[in-house]
Formats: sequence, structure tokens, C-alpha cells
Amino acid sequence: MATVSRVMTGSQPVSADRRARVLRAVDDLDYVVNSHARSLSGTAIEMVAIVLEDITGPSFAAVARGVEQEAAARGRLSLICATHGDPEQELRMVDLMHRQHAAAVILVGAAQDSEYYRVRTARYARSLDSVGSRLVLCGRPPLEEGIPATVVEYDNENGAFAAVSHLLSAGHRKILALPGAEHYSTAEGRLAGYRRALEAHGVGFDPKLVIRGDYTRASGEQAARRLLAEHPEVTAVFAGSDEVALGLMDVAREAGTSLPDRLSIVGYDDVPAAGAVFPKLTTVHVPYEQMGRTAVRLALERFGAGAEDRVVLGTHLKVRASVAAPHAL
Amino acid sequence: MATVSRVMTGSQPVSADRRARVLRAVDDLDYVVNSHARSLSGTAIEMVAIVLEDITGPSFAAVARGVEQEAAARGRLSLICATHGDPEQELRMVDLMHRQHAAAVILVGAAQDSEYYRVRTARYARSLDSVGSRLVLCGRPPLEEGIPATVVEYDNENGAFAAVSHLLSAGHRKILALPGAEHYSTAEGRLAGYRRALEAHGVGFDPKLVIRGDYTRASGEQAARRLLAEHPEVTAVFAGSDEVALGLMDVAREAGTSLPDRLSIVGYDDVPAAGAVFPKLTTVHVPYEQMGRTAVRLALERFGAGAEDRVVLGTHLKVRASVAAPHAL
DNA sequence: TTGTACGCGTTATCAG
DNA sequence: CTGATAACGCGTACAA
Repeated sequence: MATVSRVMTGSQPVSADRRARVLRAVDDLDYVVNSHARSLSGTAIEMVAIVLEDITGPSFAAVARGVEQEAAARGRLSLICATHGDPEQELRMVDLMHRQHAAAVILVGAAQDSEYYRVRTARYARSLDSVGSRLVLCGRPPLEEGIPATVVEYDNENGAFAAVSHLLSAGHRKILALPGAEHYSTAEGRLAGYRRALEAHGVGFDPKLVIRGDYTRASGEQAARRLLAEHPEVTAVFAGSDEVALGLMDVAREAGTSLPDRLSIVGYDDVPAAGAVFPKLTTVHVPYEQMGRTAVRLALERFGAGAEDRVVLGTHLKVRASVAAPHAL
Repeated sequence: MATVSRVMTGSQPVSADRRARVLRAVDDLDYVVNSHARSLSGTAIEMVAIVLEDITGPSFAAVARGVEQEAAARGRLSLICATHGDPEQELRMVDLMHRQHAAAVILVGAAQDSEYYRVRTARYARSLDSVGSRLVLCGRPPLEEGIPATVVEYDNENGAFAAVSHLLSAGHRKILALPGAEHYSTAEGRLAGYRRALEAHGVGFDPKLVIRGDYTRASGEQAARRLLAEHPEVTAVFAGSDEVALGLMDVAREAGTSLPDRLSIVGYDDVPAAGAVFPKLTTVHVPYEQMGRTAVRLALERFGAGAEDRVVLGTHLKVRASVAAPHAL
């Protein structure tokens, strides 16, 4: 038995003769190592788990891809779990990963920052930590100092700043903002960038030009209808997500609005579809794939000397064709 | 120990008193069941593994989502592995799943049907079968009778037939076909549907109107350039994938072709982006998510009486706005 | 270089 | 209902 183990793992020298005999037996018997037994005995190829809302969301998929790549490069498997937006399900998943002794559990996607969120997430962090797993928050509100968790964020505010500055530089002054739902860290960051850009260009902030909603296409469609009905003065829109921008473009065009001449639009996320629509959507590029890779790297390398446990990745504007100078009214 | 096990699993009655004491200890000690040990001892919550080329492909993601949903509904975890198109990597992944004693290993995505493919895949099937795992082929060429594998396909040919018939009914006669690469089962099926539709409408088949390529956007762009340069007589295109259609639309529009007046287009797959472009793309809907769910269901229920091991799901045309009557030349 | 014996954490079995 | 004990399959000290 021990010799077989040594042949399979290559951990210790085995004579050529023995090795050959073992390999032949392995072949004859269709012998396969049992990963569970191996994990149990300590020499684990622990997996990396990623928990997200829905695999089909392009940004989630991009993060998942980064995670998968980096994990594979380090010889680990990736477990993907979808919560479909249910916090109960999230809890169950984290628990499941806990039992699996995952090396890292990566939580992806915006979350409402609340007392409840912080308490619940801190509990995840501590219980995972107690079995050697690392909790990674990807694009989520960070926890307080001292909680054993790694945070990978991106610069929501500066991305929004760049996007809105771009509109302002083109000459727009009445810019509708659709930053996303209240209390979400991403939405608040994007709104802050919007306000800061207005300020930097000496344009007053008008709360009436902020419409709340989520990041779905339906939300963009709804905003478009309000825009058409209530805000004839608006010449440009800063959308909190590409989905919102796409929904808005669709409804606006149906209503006969010519794009981008009559209405300029910038999105957020730079999903693949942004380059496929007409006009191609100018949007804020978020390095989702890199976030996934970074999450795995930080979680797995946290024993080195300068172990980082918080990273903020940069965002930048991807200029395409959905912004033009404002048309004289 | 035994009592703890009974409390945790609820497998046998335990007195209220004992149960309370166990639960308190569990809480005190942050005790978590070890899944690997549980698997080892026999009572396994075996996982379901899905092997695909790339998570960010919308159709792959849809299948993955179906798999994930159905697996979760049956209390099992999903393991996702990407091969990035490397057959070596695929082999490694299947092997890994084998070691994990996955309940099912689901291979997704088109593959070239060759002797090599059949031999390799049959080997997968048999070795997985020997440890009780089931190999499922999703949208891949089926193997011969007697190989222990489950096949979930969709009706490539009839989808193509419907799409091309739609173009013919609109009055088009010179229809360019971009069915996909040679020897791929999906591409051959789509091409067969194209030919059958022409025949049904009494239109001759012209091999010059078939351009080979893969299912990428770049391939669509390239085809568009050839179309513009070499085939002024063509009034409609049957694209083998939505990506191809999107690339084609993009280049055609850049060249000043008005869509759909001057050029009608139908795609294949019905990815989310198909509903977001302008004009909205008429395309063949493929039930990707349902394929994923079906794959899991068949793999896990194969012990019942009428155990199916081959299913062909239907496809249908999703009519949107990218087809118009041919413009007089 | 090879073989023996133990422990990893759980469940099933069997005796109480 | 409860507790002790034997698997499950592997890696690994330790002894040979």
C-alpha cells in the first residue's frame, strides 16, 4: 500500500521494477486515487469556491473565469455556487464550502451595506477562518479591521468621475444619473463620482436628475420612460450599469430618439454586449476577470511576508460611440 | 461520537436531553462536519461536475446555470471546470472528477466528430462508469450503442430549417450560409437544415454561398468582408451563431449597409445580446438552460424503470426584427 | 528501498 | 435510546 502511494504521488523514490509493477496493476484494476481519502489524510488539494448570484450575468461570469483560471494555474479546482439573490441560500453555500474545507470562499457581487450584512459576513469570516479557509469579498462592502477576510474592490467613484467628466467635456450640462439602488456600496460610489465630476466642472447638483433603480435592463427601460416624459431638458445619461444603459437605449430609440445625437449615454461595467450594440456603448471598464484572479492569489498567498488583505483595482473609461456633443434644443 | 453523528444527520432518534448537550457542544466548539470524511465513509453528497470551454460564453453559461439549478435542487454541489479549448485540459478535468467520485460529469460544447474523439470519449465513459459516475454529453456527437453515457442534444437541423424557411418565405433567394467549421456535428446539422429548406422551397443549392468559419465574432466580421466584396447578389444571411451574426452586422453597418432593408440576417443560439442589438436579431432559440437541467436529471435518475439515456430537445425560431423583404437591387 | 501500523473524521453495526 | 468499535482509502512516520 505504501509503495503504491509513493508511486502515485512521486513523494519518495521507488525502484524501477516496483514502479512498473504498480503501474501495471493500476492499469489492470482501473485504480483511481480517492480525493476524499487524500483530503482526509491531510495532503489536500483544497478547492476554491466562488459564490455569486447568477452565472449568466456577464460580470459575474468574468469574475468566475478569473477565479477559475488562477485556481487551475495553482492546481486547484473551483466550485461555483449560485444564490439567485437569496441570502438564505448564500448562508447554506458558505456553510457547504466550510464543510468542504475550501481553501478560499469568494463572495462576489454588490450587497446592501447594513448592520445585518456586517454581522452576518463577519460570522462567515470567523467560522471559515477557524478551519483555515479564507473569506474573500469581491466588490462588496469591506468589514471592519480585525475580521479575518480579504477584500478585492474596484474604484467605483473614479470610474464614475471619468464617465461623467467625459459627458461634461462634451458640453453636456443636464445629465441624468441612474446610479443604482440606495445603500449599495457600488451605487453610492458611482453617485459620489457623479457629484464630484459636476462639482469639478462647476455644474450644480440637481437631486431631481437622480433616479434610483437597480442594475437590470428593466430598470433602464423604466428610467427611459420617465426621462422621455419628465425631463426634456436632459441631453445625456450616466447609467449605473451597461444593462441599464442598454434598456434605456432600447426604449429611447423606440420612441424615436436618435442616438447619440439627441441623447448621449455612458454605461458602467463594460460587458461584452456593450461593444455589440449600435451605437457602441461608451462605458467604464471594470477589471472583473482580474478581480477574480486577484481574489484567489491573495487568499492563497496570505502566508507570505507582506500579506495584503485589501486591494482596490483601477477602473477606466472605454470610449466608444454613444457620446456626442449636445444637440441644440 | 456516534450520538453526535446521529444528531447531525437526524438518521436515528436521540433523546432531547442528549441532543441539547450535543448541540451546545457543537456551538461551543464551532464544530463543522467534514464532507470528505463523510464521503469516505460512504454516505456521499456526490457533486455534479460540468466541463466546458469557457464560462463567459453565454450559451455555456446558460447550460451551467441549468446544471447548477437542478443539482442544487437535488442537494448536490456543482463543480465547474473550464478547458479553454485544450483537449489535454479536458482529460485532466475528467480525471479529476473521476477522483472526486462525481455523480455526473457533464461535457458541454461542440466537438469535432472523429475517430480520435470517439475513442477518447468512450474511454472517459467507461472509466467513469467503473466508479459509478455517469458521463453526459451535452450538444456533442453521440457515441455508439453500448457505451455507458447519456446524451442530451438539441435539434440543430430543424432549427436551421425554420430559420432559412423564414428567410425564403420573406422572398429571399440568394442566402449566404455561415454554418460553422467542418466536421462539427452542430455545423453539419445546421448546414443540413439550410439545404433542406432550400430544397423545400425549390431553390437550388449553390456551394459558393457557403462560407466556413468558426462561431466567433471575428469569423462573422471576416465573412461580412467577403460578402461585401464578392457577393453583391446576396440579400440575406443565415449565421451559424449569434456571435457570427453580431460581427457580421457590425461590419456591414460600418460599410453603410442598412439593416435589415438591404441585408436580412438570422442567427443561432438566442444569446442575451441578440435582444439588445439594433435591429433585434431574429434567431434560433436553443434551450441551453433546459439542456443543463435535463443532463443532471437523466444522470441522476438513471436507475428508475424507463431510464432514458438519449434526449433531443426542440429548437424554435425567435422572430425579432432583423429580417425584411429583399430590397429590389 | 520496502513494508507495517496508525490517524485523519465520519457513519454503520452491533451489543447493551 | 446509547456507546464502543470497525470500516472507508489515503499519506506517513517508523522500523526493517
